[in-house]
Order: sequence, then C-alpha cells, then structure tokens
Amino acid sequence: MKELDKVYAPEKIEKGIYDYWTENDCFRAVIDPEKEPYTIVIPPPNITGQLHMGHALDNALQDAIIRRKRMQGYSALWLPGTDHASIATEAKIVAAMKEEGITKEDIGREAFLRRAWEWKEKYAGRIIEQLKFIGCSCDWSRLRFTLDEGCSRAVNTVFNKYYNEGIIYRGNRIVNWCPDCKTTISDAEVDFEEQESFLWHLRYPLADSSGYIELATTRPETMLGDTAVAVNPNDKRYKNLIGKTVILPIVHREIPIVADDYVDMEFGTGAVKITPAHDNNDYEVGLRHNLPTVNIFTDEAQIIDEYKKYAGLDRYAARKAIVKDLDAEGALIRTEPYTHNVGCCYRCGSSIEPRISDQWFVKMDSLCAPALEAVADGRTSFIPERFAKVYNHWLEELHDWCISRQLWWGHRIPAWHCRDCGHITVAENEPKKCQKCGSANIHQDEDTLDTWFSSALWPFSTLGYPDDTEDLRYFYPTSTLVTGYDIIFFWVVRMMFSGLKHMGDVPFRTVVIHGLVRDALGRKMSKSLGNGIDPIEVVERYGADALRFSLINGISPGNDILFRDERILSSRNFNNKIWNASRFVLMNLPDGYEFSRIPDKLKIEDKWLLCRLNDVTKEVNENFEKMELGVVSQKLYSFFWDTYCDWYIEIAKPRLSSEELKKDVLDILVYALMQFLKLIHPIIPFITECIWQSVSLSGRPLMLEPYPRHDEAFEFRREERDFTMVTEAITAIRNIRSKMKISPSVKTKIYIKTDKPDIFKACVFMFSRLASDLECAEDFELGGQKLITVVTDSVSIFIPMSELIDIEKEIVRLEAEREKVQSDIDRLNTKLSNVNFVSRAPAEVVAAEKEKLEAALSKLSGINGGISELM
RNA sequence: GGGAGCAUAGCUCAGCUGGGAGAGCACUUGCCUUACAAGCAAGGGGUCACAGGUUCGAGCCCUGUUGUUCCCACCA
Repeated sequence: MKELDKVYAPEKIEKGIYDYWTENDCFRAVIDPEKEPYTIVIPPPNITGQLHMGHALDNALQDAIIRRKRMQGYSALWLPGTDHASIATEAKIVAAMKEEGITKEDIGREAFLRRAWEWKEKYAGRIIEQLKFIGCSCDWSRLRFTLDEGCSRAVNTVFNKYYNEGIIYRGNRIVNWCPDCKTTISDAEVDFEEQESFLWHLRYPLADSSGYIELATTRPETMLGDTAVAVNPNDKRYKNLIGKTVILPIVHREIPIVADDYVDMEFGTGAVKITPAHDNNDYEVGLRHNLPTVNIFTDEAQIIDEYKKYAGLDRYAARKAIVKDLDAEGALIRTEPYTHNVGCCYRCGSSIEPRISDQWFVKMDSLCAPALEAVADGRTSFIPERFAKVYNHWLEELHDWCISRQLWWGHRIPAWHCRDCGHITVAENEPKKCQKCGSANIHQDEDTLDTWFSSALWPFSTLGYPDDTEDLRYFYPTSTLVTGYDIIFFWVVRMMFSGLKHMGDVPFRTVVIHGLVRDALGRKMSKSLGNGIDPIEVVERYGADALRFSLINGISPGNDILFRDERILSSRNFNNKIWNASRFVLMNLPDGYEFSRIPDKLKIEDKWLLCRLNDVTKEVNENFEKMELGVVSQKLYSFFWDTYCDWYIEIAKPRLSSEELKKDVLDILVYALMQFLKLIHPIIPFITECIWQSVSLSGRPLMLEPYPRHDEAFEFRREERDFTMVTEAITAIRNIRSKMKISPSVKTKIYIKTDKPDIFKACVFMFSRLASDLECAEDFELGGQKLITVVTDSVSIFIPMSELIDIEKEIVRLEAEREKVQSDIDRLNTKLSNVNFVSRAPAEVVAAEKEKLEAALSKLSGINGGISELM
C-alpha cells in the first residue's frame, strides 16, 4: 500500500498517473460486438496556437462523459485530432514570415507548404500535449488531422460526389472578399462591426438636363462602378423619373433610373446608387434589372488602372479623392456623421469588399431539408433544447456556400482546367488529360477549400470514410458532440447535412452545447483585451483536477461561466479535502488491510451513510444522463464534504480507537471512499486514481472500474430518518451552547426527551464532546432544576445550567421561539383545514404537511415545558 | 427589423415534473478537536426585477412591462 504524501501536491502526481494509464493501455477503444459503442469525436482544435479556456471546458466535459461511459462498460471511443484551420493558420504563417521580411509569393507554393507542415508538427504536437496535461482520455492510436491522407481522400470523394450530382458548381457571383487575406470568405465568416462614418448626400444630374436626383451613400468611392440609380416603384416623388437616365459625375457615364422594391422610401432621399460589382444588395438589384457590372477594385481593394486619376489608391484614399472631386463638380450636397455596421473579416478584421468572381459553391437547398428533419423528428437532439432553434434558423436561411479560397494551406480543389478547351475536369485523383478534349495541357485549380468543408466530414472521415471500415460501421453514428454555442452554425449544421448526405445517418445522437468561459468581469477572453487566463498556468499552479472541477462545478448547460480566482481556489480546497480525508482513512488501516465486503452488522450511522451514498449515486447517474454535470459535481461535493467528512469521519473516530469496533467502521469508511472515488473520477481523474492506487489492492486502474449504480439493498430509509434526528439534536445543542457562550471545554448533563430513546442511547458517544452525562427517555421528572430548553422537529433537549442562566432572558428567548412555532402551526392548520388543499393536493404532499404540523406541535409542547420549568 | 438568454443573499451562480428558497466566496462569533487553518463548529443575511393571470398553492406555468446580454438580418 502506497502512502499518500502529507501535502496534496497535484504537480507531483498527475504526470505519473497519465503515464500509468498509457502504460496500461486504458485509452484504446476496442471493437467488441458484445459491447455497445459510445463515441465522441473531439471538436478538433485549430493548430494556430495553444489550448485556451474554452478548449479546457469543452474537453473537460467530453472527458467526464467518456470516462463514465467507459467505466459503465461501453466500448468508449474518444477520437482526437486537430484542424488545419486554413485561413487562420495561413494568416499566422504569413505574419511570421513578414517578421523575416518575406512573403509567400517570394518563396512559392511548395516552399510555403513545407513551412506550413513544419508549423503543423510543432503546434498540433503542443495541443495534444496540452490535452494530455489536463487529463483527456482520448484514444491516441486513432489521432487524426483534417489534412491527413485519409481526411483528404474523404474531401475529394465528397467533392466529386457533390459535383456529379450538380450540388457543387462553379459560378461567377458576388462573394465576400477580404483584401488583406486576399481570399473569399463565407457569409458565416463575416462579422459585423459598428463603425462611425459619414453619409454623403450626392446629386446626379438627369441626362435630359431637367434637374437632378439626390441620393445618399456611405461609400462614395464606389460611384465609379455605379450602373444605375434605384427608387421604389411606389414612390410618388420619382414616378416620372423611372426610365430616365442620369449622368454619373466624374466618369460621365449615362446610367438608368430603375424601380425596385428593395429601396426604402423612408430612408435618406429614397434614391439609391446601384453598384452591382461591390455591394451584395446592389448585385441582386442588378440581376433583376439586367444591369452591367463594373469592377473598380484590384485584389487589394485599390482602384484599377482604368480610372487613371485614382489608379492604385486604396479604398479609403480613393474615397477622399473622389469626395473632393464630387464636391468640385457640384455633386456633393452635404456630409453628415453616420454610424453603421460594416462587414469585417472574422480573422483579420479588415472590411470586407464584396466583389464578383469565379468561385466554387455548394448548392444548399437539397442538403438543408434532411438536416432540419433529423432534428425535428428527434434523431438528433440538442441539450439544452433551445439551441435547436439556432440550428433551424441557420438552415432555413442558408445561401449557397462559397467553398473556394484563394489560399495555399488547405485541401486543393480536385478540379483541373484545360488550357486548350477551357473544360474543367473534376476527379478524385489527378487525371492525365482533359475529360473533354483529351489535351494533356491541364492544370489543377489554384484554390483550396474552406476549412469547414473538411471539418464537416470529421465524424466519418476520421473513422475511415470513404472506405467501409470496421471502425466506421461500429462507431458511426457517434453518440455525443460537445461544443460551444458559438460554433453551431459554423460546424454543427455542416456536419449534420454532410453526415446525412454521405453516410445516410446523422453524425451524432446528441449535441451538448456549453457556454463561453468569460473573465471575472464577464468579458469574453480575448488576445486583444489581454484578459485570457491560460489553462496551462492554472494546471501548473493548482492541478488539472482543480481546473476541471472549477470548469464543471455548478455550471448549467448552455450558460456562460465566469472564471474567477475563488472558483479555482474552492476547487483546489475540495481536492485537498479529498486528499486529507483519504489520508486519514489510510493511516488507520492496519498493515495488509484489504477491503473485502461491507460488514453484516451495520450500526445506524453506517446505514445512514450508505443510504445517502446510494442516493447520491442515483442522482449522479441521473444527472450525468441529462448532461447536468454541474449538478453531478455539486452533489458529490456536498456528499463528500458534509456527509462523509464532517459527520461520518467525526463519528467514526471513537470507534477507530477501539480495537474491537475498528474493523467494521474501517470497512465502511473504505467502501464509501472507494465508491466516491469511482463516482467522481470522470470529473477529477488524477487525484482519484492516485488515491485509488493506495486504497485498492486490485492492481487495476480506477478508470477501468465499473461505475457505481443505485442499489436497492442500501435503501435504509428508516435509519436515514432516525439518524437525522440525532444529527439535528447535536446541531441544536451546539447552537445553543454557542449562543449561551458556553466554553467548548465545559461539558454538561443533557436530557433528551424523545419517543425513540433507544436510538439516542445507541448514539451517546457522539455527544461526548458536549455532554458529561446524557439521559434519554420518553419523559423526565426534572423538578426544580434551572434548564435551558432547545427543541428540534423531533426531540426536546434540556440542559441544566443553573449558574449560567439569566432566567428572565431565557424566558424571553423561549417565548420568542414559541411565537415562531405558533405561527407555523397556524399556517399549517389553515392549510390543512382548507378543503381544496386536502382534496386536490397529492396525498404525499398532504401527509408531509401533517407531519410538519405534528413536529411543530411537539416543539410547542417542549417549549411550554421548558418555560414552566423556569417559572 | 427578427430571435434567444438572463434578472434569486454583499459578489458569482444553482434551484428537477409547481408543494414555503440553496452553494461557493465574502461577513460575524468561537475553536490548533485523532486527516485537513487550503481546516472545524455555530450564525447573520433574500418583497426570488415589476404588474397582472392560472392554481388549493407560483422563484418555477401564462400575458404584459422594465432593465440587461447575446445571436441573426444589414436600409444605401
């Protein structure tokens, strides 16, 4: 038996424990037809950096879930991996190269990708180490990466399948363009940010010189690309202008005035300049009215060479210059301050420049409906349920998904362009020649795929898809996905329609949504605010168990949590408590002690403990199933600290000093400790495993022990209630002693008037610190003594304290007490004499109220007795 | 403009299918007691945002109001 160090030092035990699990091959999931599978695929962390608090929460939850399932005997697979995170990683590498003074164009695609893979080796490795550091029980033999060979094959297969079905198509359309990342991004990747700017009111002259039309814009520079002015068809002010033309200032191009419902008559002047090439809404208007598109920007959002005067100016410089020229031409009426939302790149923050270009798209209509149905009919459910609304909302609104990115780090699009005939050949593997003209003069599309295209396949690409592997057949569909609400529309939605489309079944049965980890002030942790708390530092200081417990204890599904110091301290203190209580039990064990079974003869306090332990076991299991891990940890916390330590261990001490009584009480202490360690192991795996190795002689790891279940044999309901009378009596005595300022060293005689004296007689030793002598009976002749009286729901307690009592004060105290009890009695009487209550409330509620009344009545008579003794 | 969450002790939050409110931290008092002062014992502290309604009974269900946070949409 290994002894526990006197001081709980998590940093000394955790590494060794993780190695112990690895050496014993505890993490590997084995396909076993006899067992039921339970699968979780990790939301693969990006390789852009290191583990943050959000990951710590996400993975602490997954680990707790999978550890319990493993202990319950499932073939439990937690499949780990990392995400190449195309745009985010590429941006990081480009930034790092900038430090060296080089650009990706300088070194070329191939050399860039070599760098990227080096980056991946370094950062993916670090993330994995950090997952191990916090105790994650992933099956590392199945580790995957979104850009590994298998996942890439899955991507190509899916791309081809979509393409052949016409779901993937190439189109020339308006897309979100980030001029800094120099790539398109999807709608989901655009963040809107409120910015203070101006509204410029302009005046475009009518071509027939009959006047002007006035309009307002936030982007005057785009006027170079205007191809119309639009008004609302119902707008009386402009009715006679529809169909006329205006002369665009500066460029002096003649453009039409069109009527379109999109225009809001109330806003501005009710007339809008239309720039189909640089605005999403204008693009739609342009389509409806067959307007030409005029591009004015380069890739970097600088004015193109055609506009000599402005060529090479970026959008903001061009804006200044053009406003000045508009003013000079008399086209600028006025400028007013204006606050509006601007679409920004979610990665680099630059303003998005909508632009028209050739891109690849996924047509969403046929994919959305099955994904909506799967949640509507319950094949996949959300916890908490309300997040299904977020999910539905997204699927109902989805536009076609632009999947091509002008980046190098990612899955290159499996399409080859023919230089001779222009045909595009889409294939899973590189073709030798053009499918159409047979020319060998072909080259692969330069673009890569949106990073979410591969993540969408994660639940099955990681299990072997497109091959029909054993893993895929056994572990798919996965059981549970655990992720934050901020990622439902990026990822959950896409995995759902992909799984349904390519596997014919949902990717997971349950989606567990958790909140965000915020700082102590409730702010989102972010690099720019510098308010992030590094989970690794927390582990180094307080241990992984303390980190995990503080992330789980008391949280409720879907709600954000504030990470504050007191949280982590309270968790660390709890672990310390477990450590010391275990140490206490261990130091009492005789050499060679081994737990075999619970003693046959149980004392009342033993049954009380076992009954409560059994209750907790039930509650823990129920709440685990509901994914209420915050409740699980709270129940275990209070069982261990209040019930096991503060009551049972204290009560056990006298028995431990008796050679005769020691064996039985030790068995109970050890049994309850072992059950507790098993119950809480999924949440705090290191400390529990460490203690287990000292308590258990089985030689097996705790993490593979069977998880405790509720057991009818421990339903000691009567003893549980009876013993509660004793603990209540003890608390009442301590309370009055404290109130009366009786020194802890003073012991007194105590009388307990109870209708169950035998129970108290069996518990006399528990009063030894308080009582010099304890008498228990159904009634007493106390004639003439000066007594302090205390009553509980079930007993009256009398303490003779002649020299300490101020009789007058004591009578006042008791009378106040009596008043309180009397008002309870009145309330209960009113309730119980209410015919409606008695007839309509459930029988057990009525019975409970009657019991309360009885307790109150007995209290009252106790108080009256006490008062009359003093008179 | 649409949707969602939250509002409970000084602070941060739990609170189940409706049956007289809990935790952690903080606070007060007393304790080095057979592990643990990172501890033990006892205690104080709440008009459950507001107004209606349903019900024998509402922190919980319904309607509305206020405050607050977030998501979506993106009217130039």
